Amino acid sequence: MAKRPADPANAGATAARQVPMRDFSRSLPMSLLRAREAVMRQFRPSLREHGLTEQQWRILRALAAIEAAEVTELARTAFLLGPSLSRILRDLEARNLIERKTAKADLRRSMVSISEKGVKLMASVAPSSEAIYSEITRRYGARKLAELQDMLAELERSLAELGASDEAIAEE
Amino acid sequence: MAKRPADPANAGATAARQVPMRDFSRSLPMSLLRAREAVMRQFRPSLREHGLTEQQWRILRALAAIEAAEVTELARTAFLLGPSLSRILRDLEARNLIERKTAKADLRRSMVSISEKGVKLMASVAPSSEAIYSEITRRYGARKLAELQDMLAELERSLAELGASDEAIAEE
DNA sequence: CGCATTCGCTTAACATGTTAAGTACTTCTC
DNA sequence: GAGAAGTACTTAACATGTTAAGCGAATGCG
Repeated sequence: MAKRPADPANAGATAARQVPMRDFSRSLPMSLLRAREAVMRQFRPSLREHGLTEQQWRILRALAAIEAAEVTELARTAFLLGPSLSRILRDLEARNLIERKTAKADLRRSMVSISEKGVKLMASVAPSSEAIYSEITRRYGARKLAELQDMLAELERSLAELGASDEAIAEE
Repeated sequence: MAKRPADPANAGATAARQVPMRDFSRSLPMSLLRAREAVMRQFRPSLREHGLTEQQWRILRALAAIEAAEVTELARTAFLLGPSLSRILRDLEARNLIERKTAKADLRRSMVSISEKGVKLMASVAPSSEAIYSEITRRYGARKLAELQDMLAELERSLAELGASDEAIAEE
């Protein structure tokens, strides 16, 4: 047990029982985390069977949809940070699932595209992946799912302009 | 089941444009990931200023609310896997933010509690954290936020019974 | 042209996510 | 009451998240 300071105004452990900060399990980040985990738990086994991690799968999907892209663009699409993407691309390239070639106009940029082998791998994973998604949709309800996505999108929008660093350093 | 089996010869990057899987950015895992990131982006700077990571903060909050807990219980509450928690507790203990003592009844178990110093640290972080949460609530709308949480909770429930294990029987 | 600055990407370093294996202790069973 | 089986936690190993620094290639400007 923590011996606690007799200062209730501090919202320390003492106050925690009586005036808990928002119930921990109801905090928005936790709700989102748990929901996402519940969803991903469905997909991971299938991906794993095909030797793919969640992030690798995201990258392949993104590439299949846009044909070819620069690394930065791909990072934005697959929602990965540069360093993570850099590592994963190295591995995917070693496995011949993607191809890279530097742009002629700008030697800093490299264009990434999915390979023949990558396409085949995707084709082998997609059915199971779609089936899982369908089952999720069926259980939760298609309409409700769409509504949820809308609400999540609006949440993003609501927070978009709130500075990414501490306090708005308005950058225009 | 495959709604539309992809023809490898035809499902290359080119075909992907005509028959994309669900628009990537609208997939549920991506929506949840982006929404959560949008939220956490607000909190991270403040936590970082106090030398805490998101997970460490989760643990402290959980401990403050329940006084003392076994490691396994704490893992469930803070939604962390055992190995992650084990490492973090080691670090938090080294920083004297938590205390550990093995239970007398069962020497395998150890009871974890927040320390005096941990309580003070929480007290110094909480105001800013609450302020951020309030701002998020204000922007998004309290009612809408509650509704979102409910929908997320139901999503969890919907998927709860879907096996976390098998699902991959297609192997023979 | 010369050169500081910016840009695109990678590497580095550390913390966590994830799965598997290990360790120490408990309980069950005969 | 000794071994088998289970439990609580930790370690290990690898992949990713996250921030900072590095590097080569453009770009801006004198």
